[in-house]
Amino acid sequence: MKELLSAKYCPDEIEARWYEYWLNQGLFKSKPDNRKPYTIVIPPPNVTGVLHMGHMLNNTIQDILVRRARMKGLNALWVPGTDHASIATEAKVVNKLAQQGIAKKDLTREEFLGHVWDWTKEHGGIILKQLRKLGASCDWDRTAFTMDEVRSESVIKVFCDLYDKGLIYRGVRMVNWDPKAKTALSDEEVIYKEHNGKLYYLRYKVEGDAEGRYAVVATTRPETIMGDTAMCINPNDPKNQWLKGKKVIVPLVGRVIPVIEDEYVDIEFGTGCLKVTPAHDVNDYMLGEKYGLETIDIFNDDGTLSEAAGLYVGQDRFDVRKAIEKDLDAAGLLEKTEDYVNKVGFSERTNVPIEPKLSMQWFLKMESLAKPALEAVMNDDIKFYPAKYKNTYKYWMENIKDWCISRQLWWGHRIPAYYLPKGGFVVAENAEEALKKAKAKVDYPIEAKDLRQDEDCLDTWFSSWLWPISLFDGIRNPESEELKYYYPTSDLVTGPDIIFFWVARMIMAGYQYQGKMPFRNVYFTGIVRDKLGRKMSKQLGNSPDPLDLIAQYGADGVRMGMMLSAPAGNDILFDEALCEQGRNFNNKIWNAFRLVKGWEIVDSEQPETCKQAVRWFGAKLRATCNEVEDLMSKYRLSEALMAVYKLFWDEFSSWYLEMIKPEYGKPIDRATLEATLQFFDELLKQLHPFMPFITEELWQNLYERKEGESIMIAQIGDSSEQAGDKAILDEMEIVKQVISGVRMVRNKKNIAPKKGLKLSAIGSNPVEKYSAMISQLAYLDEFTTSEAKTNGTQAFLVGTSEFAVFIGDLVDVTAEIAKAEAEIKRLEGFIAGIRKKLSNEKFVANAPEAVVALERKKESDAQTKIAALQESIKSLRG
RNA sequence: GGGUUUUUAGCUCAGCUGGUUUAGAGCGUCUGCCUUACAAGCAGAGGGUCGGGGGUUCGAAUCCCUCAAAACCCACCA
Repeated sequence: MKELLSAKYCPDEIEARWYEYWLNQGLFKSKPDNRKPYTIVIPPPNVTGVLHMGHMLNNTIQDILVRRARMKGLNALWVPGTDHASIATEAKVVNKLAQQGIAKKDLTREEFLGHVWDWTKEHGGIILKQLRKLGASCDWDRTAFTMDEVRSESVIKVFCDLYDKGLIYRGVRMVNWDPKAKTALSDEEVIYKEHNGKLYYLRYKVEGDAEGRYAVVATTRPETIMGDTAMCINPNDPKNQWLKGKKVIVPLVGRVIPVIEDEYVDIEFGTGCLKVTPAHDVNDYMLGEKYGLETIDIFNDDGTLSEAAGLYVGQDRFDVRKAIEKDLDAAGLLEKTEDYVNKVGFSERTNVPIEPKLSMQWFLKMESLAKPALEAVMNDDIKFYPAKYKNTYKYWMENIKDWCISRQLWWGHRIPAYYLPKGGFVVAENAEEALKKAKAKVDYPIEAKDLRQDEDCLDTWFSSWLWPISLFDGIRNPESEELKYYYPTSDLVTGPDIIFFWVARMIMAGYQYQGKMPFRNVYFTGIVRDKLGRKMSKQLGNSPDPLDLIAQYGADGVRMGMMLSAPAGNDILFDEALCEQGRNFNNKIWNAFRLVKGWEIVDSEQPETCKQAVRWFGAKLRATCNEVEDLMSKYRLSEALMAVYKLFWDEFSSWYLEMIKPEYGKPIDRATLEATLQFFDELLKQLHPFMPFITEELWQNLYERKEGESIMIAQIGDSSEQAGDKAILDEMEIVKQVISGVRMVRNKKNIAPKKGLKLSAIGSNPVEKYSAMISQLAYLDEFTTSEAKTNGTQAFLVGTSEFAVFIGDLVDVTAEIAKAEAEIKRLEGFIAGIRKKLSNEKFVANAPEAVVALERKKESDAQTKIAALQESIKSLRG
């Protein structure tokens, strides 16, 4: 035996070394050639983010797909990059500056952006570095950023183009206002959560009512009464008929407002009276428009009360809610309060309650964009895995609303609209162009300094929706060779939570700007949860640090841990035990390698057993490779991994290697060793996409390799079924069962594993030609065929064939008889069931012949077994 | 309030258009083994009647209805 490697696989040094090698050899790089392309664009993580378990899952999947594509002869490209994430990043920097005592409002736009760029350069790309630890095979030379030059220019160009097409407009609308970030948000950025609040019943005095009566209004937001400009009742509400045509007085405020009538009001809710605050509620706004009501905006941008409120000016909206409750109560204007659960919208980014607010924003008309994008998915030009998300997608696309694309932020792509000194604006790609357009538009002299660019930025997703095109510079340069080659991309791997934010919009942009889909398949991953099913979160502290996990189990171990329980679209319940399983598997592979490479070679004739084993494992390998290919084509990655796992561990290690293993210290014949090395080579290739590092390490040491060679670019071979594969696979299953049968007898009777035994096939021996192999693996001294069983044997059945092990007086006659009788009873019940079926004329008449024939075979097999068992009982009683 | 999905061994899941021996896998469990590749291992075993009920059918985990539980998505109910 040659020198031994360590009995355990140690990943750390190996992983770093091979990743370096792959980089140095340029193996992640791709450029267009005459091969078929395979392309993935990364869902760009936040530029200042750090790796979490969701990224691990998502990027492991992408890496598996891209590595396998590479090994199948495709020109595989995985493009990495990061997203500027305007709200999140700006919020982080604002906080950081605040800690240093710097307020954003005291900085100029340029100064502030200087701080954000510094922050971005300092923290940016950490996450991409972390991805390398995972083994991600991205073409790093192509690393892009949504705010780099190419992407920025693309965004502006698209904005101008859509504006010119009349798809972008500016207008005052009710938008979702984030008072912390002080910006508008799109509907998708609002998360509704249950909120335990109160329902306040407020008294609105009826003007001029002789009896001094009140109209009572139920509201969850008493602090908005300063903005009330009407009260609304349902004209069909019998209990409020008396209010028709009246005016009421807003409590505390004293403003007189009309009572209007609209069927929108729910008669059953509260008192049937609704306060109308057009500036601060979407529905009230709708009523306001309909009845021409005044709008009073009582809030400042930060959620404090404005001068317009008249009362509580400068106080925060939630403080005011408490204060006004007290004051109303003191004034006798609060009838009662009730506990009440309602849904409140929260900002996705800052997690503060959003405030519906009227403001001037930019919008993109979506209807025409949505049409081709909806069709593409519904007719499966673009396939979703799992397909259930087609429904979700369809519903959203059919009810799509215009997209609010402006954000009151500085960090992002500044809206290329330039306001003219005397009103109006022009939209242009840059200031120069803007000036030209402005000069053409107005009849007064105008200079560059007279133009004022819009202060706002574009929604981050307005850059990400172009990602599959802009990565290949296809917006600025639609004829780009790169674009033509790599676009449409192949697979997109992302979470279902951003199906509207991102996936749907990329599809729309794809058809708008390329007339083609951006990707052919979308694989939706699940959410990574802990093993109790809870979402991983910082608050709960239940999210492991991915880099710690890698340090502990190795990248390959963690990748496998993630993949073992990650069917597409299902949430994955992450358990470190799975990483442990992954690590153990690495170790198994490692040790199999140690065994195989430890043998000395001799040029002797190949033993029959080895010939048979090689023949069989070749067939098994081909069959499993085909199975894996099938599973991969259906994106059933965890099942594909499991198939290879079992192939390596059970079939290759536990069966094949035991079959060919020479006695301790003895050499192996050349033919067998060479076949085994080739099997190992193929196994490593099948495993490589899942576990890139260990497979490279072992592949490099399996044979002499030249500098520059790598398993990464080794090609997965042909695994077409060969003549006779099926037969030998079937035969070997019987062989295995015979061996297991003998081992079971040993176990039951406490016979040492290597104590020689005598086995005899009763009647005939279906596996006679494998006698040597069976004898070797079952440690038999003798394997014969005999007419009938003799005393002192323990029998077992494989199919309908019976085998008997000689164990002398170890036989427990009573127990054996009882066992045989129980089995006979079971079989009799089984036969009874079959006979019932077979005697049913309708069954025989209707069921396909094959099914009927099968039932007959079951019946006769069971009878054969019963006969054998009865024979056994007889001989036991002897 | 709508919509989608899920409910199969202790756990996590397969089981596609109903019919290859009264259901499979991995992990865990139990038993026996430190057998010179691997105790992060080897050999073997036990374990569910397919959420409940009803129906269709010669035949259902698989189709239909219903009830129950859970998850997610969408929606302006103050």
